[in-house]
Parts: sequence; structure tokens; C-alpha cells
Amino acid sequence: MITKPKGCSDIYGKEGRYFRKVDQIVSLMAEVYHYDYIRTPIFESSELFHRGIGESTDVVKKEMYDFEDKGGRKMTLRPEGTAGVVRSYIENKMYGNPVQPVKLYYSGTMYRYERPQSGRDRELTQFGFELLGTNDPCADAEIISFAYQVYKILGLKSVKVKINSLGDSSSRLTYREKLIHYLKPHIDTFCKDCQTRLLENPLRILDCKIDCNHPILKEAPITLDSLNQESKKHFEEVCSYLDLLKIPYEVDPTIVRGLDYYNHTVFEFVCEIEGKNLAIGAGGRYNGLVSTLGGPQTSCVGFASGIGRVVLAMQEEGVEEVEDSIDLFLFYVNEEEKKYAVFLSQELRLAGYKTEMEYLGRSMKAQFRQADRLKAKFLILLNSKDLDQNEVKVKNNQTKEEELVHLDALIYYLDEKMEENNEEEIFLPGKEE
RNA sequence: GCGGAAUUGGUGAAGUGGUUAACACGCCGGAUUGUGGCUCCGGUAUGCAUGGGUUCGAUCCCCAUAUUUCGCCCCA
Repeated sequence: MITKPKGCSDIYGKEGRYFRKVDQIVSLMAEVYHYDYIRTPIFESSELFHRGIGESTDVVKKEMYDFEDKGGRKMTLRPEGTAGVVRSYIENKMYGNPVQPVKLYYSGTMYRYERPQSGRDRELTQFGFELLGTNDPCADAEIISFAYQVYKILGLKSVKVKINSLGDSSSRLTYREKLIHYLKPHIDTFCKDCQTRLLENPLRILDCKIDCNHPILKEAPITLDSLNQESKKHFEEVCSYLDLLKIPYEVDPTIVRGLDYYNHTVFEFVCEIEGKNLAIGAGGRYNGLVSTLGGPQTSCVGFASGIGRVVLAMQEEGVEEVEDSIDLFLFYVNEEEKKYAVFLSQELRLAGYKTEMEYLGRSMKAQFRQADRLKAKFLILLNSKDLDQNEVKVKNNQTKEEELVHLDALIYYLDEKMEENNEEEIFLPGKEE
């Protein structure tokens, strides 16, 4: 048997309906926030990611999906969405658009070459937004609010926003040195991983799972104290805009983001999944990336979210399933009736009814079972004798009432009955919040 | 890149070094010869991930590979 590639998954059925719902809400919200859709290649030249993400990071060194095409060009399956969007922004000279800033959203698959584990596949689907061409703190706040509202509308109640500021690149460097200097004398008392992290990735020590309660860390310098005047002001303004928008947030100095291109505002959206606090989305400001990739100095802020994790969170929180049901199921037994079934199914579908019919020539009993399985609201029973009179039997599958209806009046009849049916549904007890 | 655990029909799974691999659900058919969801009866696997090895004999023991899953590093 041919199996799917390692670390990939087939998304269909119930899970597929959740995925589709996320995409629908994202594109709906993108319209009102006025973010334009962008679709960039799924692979790009490797250099884009190497330069954008930072040559020395583990991500680039061992976790990218690199390959050579037949022309010997080095290519990489995109590990994230921002680099491609920024490349397109520069290549298409969007910085010259009459409408500024440029606001874009995307949704698509990303790839990482690593050992799969819980919540981390090699192929994953992400959506994201980018706001390019402004350094105004209200842009940071807009991105955060946009993301927050998407989650809310999807029905997630426990999402928390955590924000922090790394400052500009010089504050970032000073902070790093300050932290190393502070931790160095005590490093023997930390776990093995943290000891290697000290020089490689000191900021990560702050959210180490083992040492996060280490007494030395309580007094450790935090990024916010190393900010220069300007960075500090930027962060304060972001916070005050968030207050204005009534977005509940929490300042968390341990939010550090791994990629080189972040500066100033960084944030994460956290949800509780299976008892663990997991990030379902994250982002931040990246004022340096456009120029690093060869464009003009451009201030940007963006956000991305893994749909797989969002769906997990929705299921965890019991967000109501998008129900898969149909309006009509057409029954038939003989060939003449089958022709009517085929013909009528087209007519009814064009009239807007979700219609199914028997395909396998099964017994009446099996057709009833099938109709129930599909949660059909009405059953249409085609019987040669009735058809001779141009009539069909329509059975309400909830009340079991059955009526003979003339073919010419069928759609009119269904319109009326469906409406009654829907009204009843609305007044079902226990449905309201 | 490193480590642990797993892999038996459509599904959930039991099980054993020795001719026919439990049980349940599902599915299909029949009783009810074209109105069901209950009941009863019957049917339902190129058979135990793949490739090697040990053995008279392997689904079972050993090795390798693949995939799944859980961790580590790292996190987009």
C-alpha cells in the first residue's frame, strides 16, 4: 500500500469541515478589516529563507525542506508565510502602490523537515496577515485585534494574548549581553540544555520547561528594561491602543520568538489544549526584513496561526460541530424510477436543495438507513404508480408524515415545508446560549 | 539530528511457535417478495506493516526498513 509521506496528514470529514470553517471566517474577517488575498509559491529559492530567517538558527540549519530542481537550483518548501509575502512585496514594488499601507492575508501549507510529534507535522496549514509600510503602534494593535476577533468568532473562549517588546535591534543586542552576563555565574545550577543555551540562545532559558521556576530567573533582567526611549514609547502606545480596543492582554517578558527578523512588539495567542498551554498563533513587528531582502526600509507587522492547532482548540473547547446533513434523499427501485431520480436530483439541486439519491441499487431498507445516516430532512419516494400520475411521495423524516405531491408543485411544496421545518428548529429548547 | 512505545479485516480489538485467527460494531442480504431505524437468521480478510533471518514449522522469537505515536533539541 502506498502511504502518505511521513508527518503529513489527510484532512477530511469532520476535521475537514472545521478547517473549512476556519478558512471561511478568516476570509470573511479579512474583508472587513480590508486585507487583500495573496497567494505565493509553495517553494521559493532557498536563499530567501536563509537570509530572512537567519543563517545560524536551527530552523535553517536542520529543519528546512530543501531540494534541488532539475536545473540545479536550490529550492526550499516554504517554512512560513512571511518571507514569501515580503519577497512578493519587493518584487512587485508594492511599496509604490498608491494605497498605503499594504495589507495582505494568506492561507496555505507550510513545511518543516523534522521528526513529527504531538501537534507538529511536516506539512501544516497556516493563515496569516501582514501589514506592510507603517510603524504606527496602532498597526500593531490592529493586527492583534484582527487575530483576536478571528479566534473569538470561531468560538474560542480561552484564548489569551501575551505580548512583549524586544525593542529595536540595538536594544536586543544589549539585552542579550546583559542576560548572559547575569546568568553566567549561576549557570552550573541550571539544566544541561540551558547550559548549552547560554551562548547559543540565551533568551530561551527564560521559558525553559525545567528551569522556569529557578530562583535566579526571578531577578533576571527583562527585555522591557533594556528598551531605549523610542522603543519604550512604541510599546506603551501599542498597549494603550489595545486597552482602547478592549483586547485583554498580558505582558509576558518570556515571549521571545525565535526568528531573527522580529523587533519591537512580539505576541502569542495561547490556548489550553489537553492540559497544556499551546500557542495557536503568533507574530510581531519586523521592521528590518524588507531591507534585509533587498527592498527599501519598510516597517511591517504580521501574524500567523496554525490551523491544525486552532481546530484542536475548537474541538477541545467543544465548539459546535459544523453539521453535515442534507435536505432530500431520493428513493427508487426500478430503472424507470431511477431516471426520475437522476433527473429530479439535478432540478432540486439547482433549486438550492442539498440533495442525495441512491446510487447502489440497494433494498428499500438499506436506502432508509442511508437516508438516516445522511440526516436527510425529507425523503422523496419515487414509485412507478405515482409517477404515472406525475406525483411523488414526500415524507418528512422527523414527523414521518407523508404526502403525494404533483411534480409541478414539488419545489413550491418543499419551499413551504422547509420553512416550517426551520421555524420549528429555532424554537427547540436548549438551543439558546 | 537523538531517544521510548506501537503496527492483527471497513472499525474497535482478543490471541497463539503447530492443521479452520475470538468477540463486538459496521456493512450487505433475507425473514417483512417496494416504507426503515427493534428483533432474529445468513453473508462479509489476496489474513496478523514490509523485507530478511532463526526453526521441521513464524502472526508470535531476532534483525533491518517503513509508518504511527510520545518525548528531547528547536520552534516558523
